[in-house]
Amino acid sequence: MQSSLQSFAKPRKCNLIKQGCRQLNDTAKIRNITDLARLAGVSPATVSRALADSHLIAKKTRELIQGLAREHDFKPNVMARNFRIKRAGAIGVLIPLGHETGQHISDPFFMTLLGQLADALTERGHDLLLSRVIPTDPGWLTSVVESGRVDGVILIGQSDQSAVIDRVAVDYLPLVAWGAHLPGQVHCSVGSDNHKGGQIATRHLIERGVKRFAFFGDPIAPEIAQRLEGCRAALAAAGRGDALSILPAHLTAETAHPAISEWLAATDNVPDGIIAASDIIAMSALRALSEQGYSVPGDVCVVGYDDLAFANQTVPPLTTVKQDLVAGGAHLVDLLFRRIGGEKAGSVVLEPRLVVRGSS
Amino acid sequence: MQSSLQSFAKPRKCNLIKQGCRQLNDTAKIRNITDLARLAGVSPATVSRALADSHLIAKKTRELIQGLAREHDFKPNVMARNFRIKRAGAIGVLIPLGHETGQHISDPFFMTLLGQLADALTERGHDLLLSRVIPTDPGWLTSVVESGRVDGVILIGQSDQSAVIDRVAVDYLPLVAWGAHLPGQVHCSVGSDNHKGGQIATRHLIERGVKRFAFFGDPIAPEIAQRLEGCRAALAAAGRGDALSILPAHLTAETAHPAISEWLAATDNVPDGIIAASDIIAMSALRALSEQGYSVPGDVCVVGYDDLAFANQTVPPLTTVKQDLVAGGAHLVDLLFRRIGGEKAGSVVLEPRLVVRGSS
DNA sequence: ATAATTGCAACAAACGATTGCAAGAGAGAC
DNA sequence: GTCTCTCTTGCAATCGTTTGTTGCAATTAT
Repeated sequence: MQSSLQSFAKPRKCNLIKQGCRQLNDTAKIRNITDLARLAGVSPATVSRALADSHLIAKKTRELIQGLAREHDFKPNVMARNFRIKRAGAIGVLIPLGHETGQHISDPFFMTLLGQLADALTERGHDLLLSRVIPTDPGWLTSVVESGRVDGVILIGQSDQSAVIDRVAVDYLPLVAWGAHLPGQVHCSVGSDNHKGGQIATRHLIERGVKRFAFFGDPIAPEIAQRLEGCRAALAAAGRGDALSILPAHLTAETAHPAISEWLAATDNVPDGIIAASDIIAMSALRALSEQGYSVPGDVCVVGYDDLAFANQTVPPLTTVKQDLVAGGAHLVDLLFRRIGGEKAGSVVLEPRLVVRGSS
Repeated sequence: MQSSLQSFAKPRKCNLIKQGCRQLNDTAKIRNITDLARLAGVSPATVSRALADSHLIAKKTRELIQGLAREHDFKPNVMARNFRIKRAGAIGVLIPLGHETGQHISDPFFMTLLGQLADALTERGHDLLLSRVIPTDPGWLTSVVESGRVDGVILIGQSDQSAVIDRVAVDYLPLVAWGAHLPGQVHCSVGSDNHKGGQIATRHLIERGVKRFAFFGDPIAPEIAQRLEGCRAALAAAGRGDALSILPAHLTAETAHPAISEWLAATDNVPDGIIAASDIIAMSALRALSEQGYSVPGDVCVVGYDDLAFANQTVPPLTTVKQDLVAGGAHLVDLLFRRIGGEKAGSVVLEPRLVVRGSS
């Protein structure tokens, strides 16, 4: 019936419209490009090109087809397109923190960065495929990379997996990580200068007249280790290298407070200045100190790290080292797409900035 | 060349292994099931079935092929599979909050729920496609639903879009939302009993001897409106219907504190009991009160809503109405998959629970 | 020995788009 | 009136799987 209609039609253009209204009933749902082609009286190839706004197709025809598509609100099947084109249309965002390390994903830090990434990726026409991964499984990274479901991967934090990441990064370009930049690392990373961050936090406390320093945070994560190093460097420079004690526990929102309380109670020479490896830890410290009768900043000064949204909502508001997550997110996405494009773009180190508030 | 090799081969089985070692060089990368089929000396169809562990294939053959696949660590192309099968293998998780409403996505509430969802979905073999959506664009929901990139949609919060959601839900089954259950609503939702939550928070304050009540939160969101209603109901039941004032602002982590400070300063009869629509708001209230010289709970009692991880980290720790997000996330995913299966599963209302801490 | 049954594997047709190539129409030049 | 040359469009192959149908051995029943 289709062919009979076309057989008597005079060639092209002039009959497009006539056919358009006649073919089947207009109420029939347009499910694919072929249906639309039939409706418009052209070939599927033409529809494909017309919807892509290709100059190979006459403007008149293009507009006719686009109009028809709009009218029937038809959108070409994304999966088929991606399959043919060999692109996934999505970027994997991995948070390498397992169940057993606590509810770490609820950390507002991740959410803040995630929001930025969601926006930046959408802007580039990509979806965000979120995965929590448990780094204990050795194939956690390759399984995502080789799944073919993503065009690239953004890691939020390297955890203690820098070696694994490097191994993958050797022959998988579109991979960037938030976190520390380690000397000799293969993979591309974006993060603040943790060493410097630790330094400026410590120098600030030195200026405030602090005598006994404490660092709260687990140096197994490279960024934390670097902050601790910066802290040590600042103390050494001030000739106070011996004045630092460390609480090297892995501190999450849930575990930080009891750990800190206990530590404070067990320590006979309580510090008068605390450098926390994150705002979450700092916040717990504020509370533990208040509970044990210390005043902040009277008895103890506290400096956090991150400058999350809640940092100026604590009592007292938290002095902290700000990481610019907005810029960070933008850089991550920018680098990733440059690498998807084949460019071997390098790491970015952001400048940390001290934000002085009431806790010091 | 392939056919010439096969032409002299004696039928089946006996020659599988011989061929396997001969065909091409073993180092050649296996890119698809056809490559693997050639290597194993069988047809692509057999490989497909073997990898799916179909009983149509002899156990021997299956094991041979699976072994070969493992050896060359070959995994069938997910995109092609999904395309053929007509499933996306991903669930869209939408957070209907725009840029202009502030950095709301950084709300720890979302992250907590998101973590649960990520786990539950992964467990069911699906990915999580995260999207922030700006509800001002009228097609925000249909565009995702009809994109074909997701098998279902989970909305985190209905915002003020209940009508839009209902319209889509009429003929799109696999859609569930976190939030309020409104009378007569079409779409399927999971949320706590907000009315009851508001009630128990208020009753608690009444028991604490509060005389002048205030509610902080914007009732434009249905769940907040229900909490406010519950609050009113409790007051009316106690014969104190006139004792409530309201700060109906849309309060985010950033905007809450200034708004509350201003309100407190401008109110001549400051309340001695505050019901906050979220923990975030409650936290800001704690700080604003402390700054203006009120003691909590001495002068003013504060009750929050959600019981997020940080609620017991505030100073003083926050009394709040707990929403069980772990159960909530599990329900969302469970309902969604039942609906994907065609079942017309209904809404779930969770029981809220008062957690009494230091702020009241 | 022949016929009926079962068990395995191959063939080929989808799924819905994109794209290189070829071919037809119309314009302009000779 | 024929020959180019450009501008549009159609044809058909292709991406990598899955799956209904068919066909060939091997097994069992007659």
